[in-house]
Amino acid sequence: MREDIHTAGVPLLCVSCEARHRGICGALNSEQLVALAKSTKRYKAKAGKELMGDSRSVERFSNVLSGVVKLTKTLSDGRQQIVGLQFAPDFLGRPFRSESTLSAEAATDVELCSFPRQALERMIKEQPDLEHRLLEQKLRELDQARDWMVALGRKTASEKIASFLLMIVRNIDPAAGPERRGAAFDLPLSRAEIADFLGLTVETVSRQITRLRSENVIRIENNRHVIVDDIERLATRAGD
Amino acid sequence: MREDIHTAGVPLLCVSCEARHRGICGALNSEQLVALAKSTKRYKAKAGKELMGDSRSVERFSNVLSGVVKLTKTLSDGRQQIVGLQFAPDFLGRPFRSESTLSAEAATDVELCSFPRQALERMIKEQPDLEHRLLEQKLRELDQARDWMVALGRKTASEKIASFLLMIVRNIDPAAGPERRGAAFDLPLSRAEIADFLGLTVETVSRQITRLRSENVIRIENNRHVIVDDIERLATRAGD
DNA sequence: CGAGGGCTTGATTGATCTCAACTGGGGTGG
DNA sequence: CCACCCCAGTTGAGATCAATCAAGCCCTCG
Repeated sequence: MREDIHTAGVPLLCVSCEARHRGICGALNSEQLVALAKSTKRYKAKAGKELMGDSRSVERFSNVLSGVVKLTKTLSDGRQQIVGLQFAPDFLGRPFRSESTLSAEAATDVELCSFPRQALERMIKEQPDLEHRLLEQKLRELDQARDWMVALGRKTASEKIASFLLMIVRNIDPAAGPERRGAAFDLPLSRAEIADFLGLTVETVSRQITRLRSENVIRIENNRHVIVDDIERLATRAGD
Repeated sequence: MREDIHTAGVPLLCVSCEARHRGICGALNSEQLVALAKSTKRYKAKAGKELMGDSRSVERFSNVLSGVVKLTKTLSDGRQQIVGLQFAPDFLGRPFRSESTLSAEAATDVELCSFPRQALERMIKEQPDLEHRLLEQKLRELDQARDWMVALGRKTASEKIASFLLMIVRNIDPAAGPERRGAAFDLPLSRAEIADFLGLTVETVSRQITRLRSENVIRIENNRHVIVDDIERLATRAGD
C-alpha cells in the first residue's frame, strides 16, 4: 500500500488514526489536520472513568479511538438508562448546546483524541464537509437510538438480549463481512450495564443469557467472553 | 411589524411559512427560496395517510407545516413502536440513505411542503448553513429519542403517560413561556397510538389516563381534549 | 335503529422484578 | 501461603405490574 502518498504532511498523531479514515477527520486535508492537531490531546482512560459529566467538559469533543463509551441518563431516584454506545471511530460530544443532559463513561479502557469545542467550530467554517460528516454520524446515532426504542418498548427480555449480542457482534469488528457464520468477542459491558441498556434487571439479564447458553446459541468463558457459532441462529432470536 | 423588509422577493408560498422562521428554510435568502420553491409542492394529507413507506418517497423530503406526523417501526410479527413525533416546523426525511427502515404517517391532518431530495442536496452545496440547520434539527431529534429511551426502559406506566402528556404540552404551543400554569389541547394520537409510543397496551393507557383524571391531575372532554390546570403537578408524575 | 370503532372496565394470567441466598474467582493482608 | 473478603454473577421463591382475555359503554355514521 502506498500510504506515503496520502500521509504526506499529515501529523504523526494522525497517521494511523482510524478517525482519519472512517471518522470525521476524513473531511480534513493535511494542512487542516496540522492545524487541528495543535489543540488536540490524545489520552487513555480506564474503564469506569467519567468522560463527560452533565456539564463538565462540554467544552471538549473527542473521537473514540479504541474501546467503548457508554452514554447514560439517570432519573432523580437513581434509575439509569444507557442511551447509546460509542465505538471507534465515533465522535463523542453534543455540538451546539443540548437541552437534554447525559453523561458519558468509559465502559472499557478507552483511547480518545480530544479537542476544544472552539477548534471544531472554527474548522467547520473552513471546511463545511466536516459538518457533513458530523451530520452523517449523528444520523447513524439516531437510527441506532430508534432501533433501540423498538427493543425497549416492544421486545421481550430474551429478544432484547439476543439483539444486544447481535449489535455487539456487528460493531466489534465491522470489518468482517456479513458472510461470516461465527464470531467471538468480549462483552464490553457488565451484566448490570447490560441491564441498564436493555431496561431490565441484572437477574433477568443473567437468566436470559443462561438460557441462550443452555440452548447452545452462545458459549461463554470467564463471564465476559462470548462465542457465537451461528450468527443467523442468534439473529432468529432477536425478533425483528 | 415591518415584515415587508424581510419578505421582499420571497416566494408567495413561503411568506408566512413557519419553516422560514424556525425551520430549515431560515438558512436561505430570497433568491434561494425562489429557486427551491420551483420544485416545491405544498399539500395536505388526512390523518392516517402514509407519508413515507419503507422505501417509497425516500426521494422527497418535507417540512411539516401543521399537524403531527408519527414515525413508526414494525417488527415482523406486527408489534409496532412509534419512534418519533414531528411537529411543525420539523423537517421530515432521512438524508443520505439509511440502513434502518421506518415509516411516516400523518397522525392528525397535516400540511406539508415537500421537495425532491436532489433539490435539497443542490441547495446544501450552495448554502452550507442549510446543512447546519439540518444538523441542529437531527440533534434535537436525537435528544428526544434518548429521552424516550429512558421512559421506555425505566419508567412505570403512569410515569410514561405523564411524560407523554407533558411532551405534548410542550410541543403543541412552545410559544407559551414556561411560566404558564395550565394548558389545554387535543391529543394528536389515539389510545392505541399512545400505547405504541409508550410500549404499553391500549388497556394500560386507558387505565392510567383514567387514574390521572380521577386524581384531578387532568380533565378530559370528548376523549381527545385534555385540560391540565397545573403543569407542575403533572410534571411531578413524570419521574425525572 | 343497528353496527362498528374507539375507549373503558373487570378478572385473570404471566413475565419480569424483588428479595434473598449462594457460588466462584481475584485480590489482600496476616 | 492461605484465609478471608468482596464483588460480579447465578439461582430460587414469591410478589407485582402490566398483558391478556372478555365484556360492556358511548359515540358516530349509515
